[in-house]
Amino acid sequence: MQNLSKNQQIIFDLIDKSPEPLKAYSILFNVQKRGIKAPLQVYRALDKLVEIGKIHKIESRNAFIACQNSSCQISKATAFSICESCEKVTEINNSNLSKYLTGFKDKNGMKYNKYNLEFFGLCKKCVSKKS
Amino acid sequence: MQNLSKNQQIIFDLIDKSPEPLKAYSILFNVQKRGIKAPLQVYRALDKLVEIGKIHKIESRNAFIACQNSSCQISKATAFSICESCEKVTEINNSNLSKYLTGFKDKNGMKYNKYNLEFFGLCKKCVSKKS
DNA sequence: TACAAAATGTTATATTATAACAATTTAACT
DNA sequence: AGTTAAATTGTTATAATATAACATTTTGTA
Ligand SMILES: [Zn+2]
Ligand SMILES: [Zn+2]
Ligand SMILES: [Zn+2]
Ligand SMILES: [Zn+2]
Repeated sequence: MQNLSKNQQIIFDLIDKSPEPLKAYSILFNVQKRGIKAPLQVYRALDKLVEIGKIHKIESRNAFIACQNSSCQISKATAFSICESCEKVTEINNSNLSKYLTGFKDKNGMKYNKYNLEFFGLCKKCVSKKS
Repeated sequence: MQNLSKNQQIIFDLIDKSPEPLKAYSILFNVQKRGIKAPLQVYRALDKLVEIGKIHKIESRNAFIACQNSSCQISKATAFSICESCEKVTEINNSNLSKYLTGFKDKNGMKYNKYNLEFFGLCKKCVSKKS
């Protein structure tokens, strides 16, 4: 478990304390006062943080959240729930699900080493608002 | 089952006959000879085609493929296998998987009405190349 | 200290996607 | 056929997301 570099730490801290997924340019804006001035500095840190599993990219939103699953140090099996109304994103930590998907074999014989799953719906809060 | 408009048909035909996912600007380039000149014309057709389930967006690639599953008219339960070497993408049609995921309930009580799953690995061809 | 790997800094540019507004076509209803 | 609303199209401009290329600095390690 390596330590984070300066830029990586700054950007991880920001994402980790955010209650919602952050987009790259929103991150850039927020860390400019800390000396990170260019998009590439942000993207490089994001790439590394994703690679080591400290954050995940929510592909459908082009946004990043801190890993909420302590055992998920390498991002090879990720699942999220996304509220289509308030955009709240939660990482799903369900061993039944991860076992099922990790063991899944398609009929084409391809063996998978990674997956990403995104569920969409309405969170409890938003469901009750609409009823 | 509505008919497609002119632009929608042109763009669907292109995607449908492509052996690989197509990106929006690659589509634009390819349909310019047919009178579609602006990105927005492409994106609007793509949006509609996704909405009615004729094509799917591969989120991790920002690319689009025709639905390979005749029963998948509304894109609410999609799963794909993606080769990380040759980038071949296949839509997975597995009733066991779709049943499992459609019925999946998280402990937070959120009920999902849609999901997208992307598996990554090496296709048979690419596995044998490397061995 | 010397070396290699990783990280940083910087400018420019590529790629993906939407805003805003006007005009035209299509479909449904008198 | 005439009226109307919805969907689609056309067009220009711009926003948002992401990478290329190159030089320099820092870090870990022999
Ligand atoms: Zn995680
Ligand atoms: Zn919500
Ligand atoms: Zn499909
Ligand atoms: Zn392959």
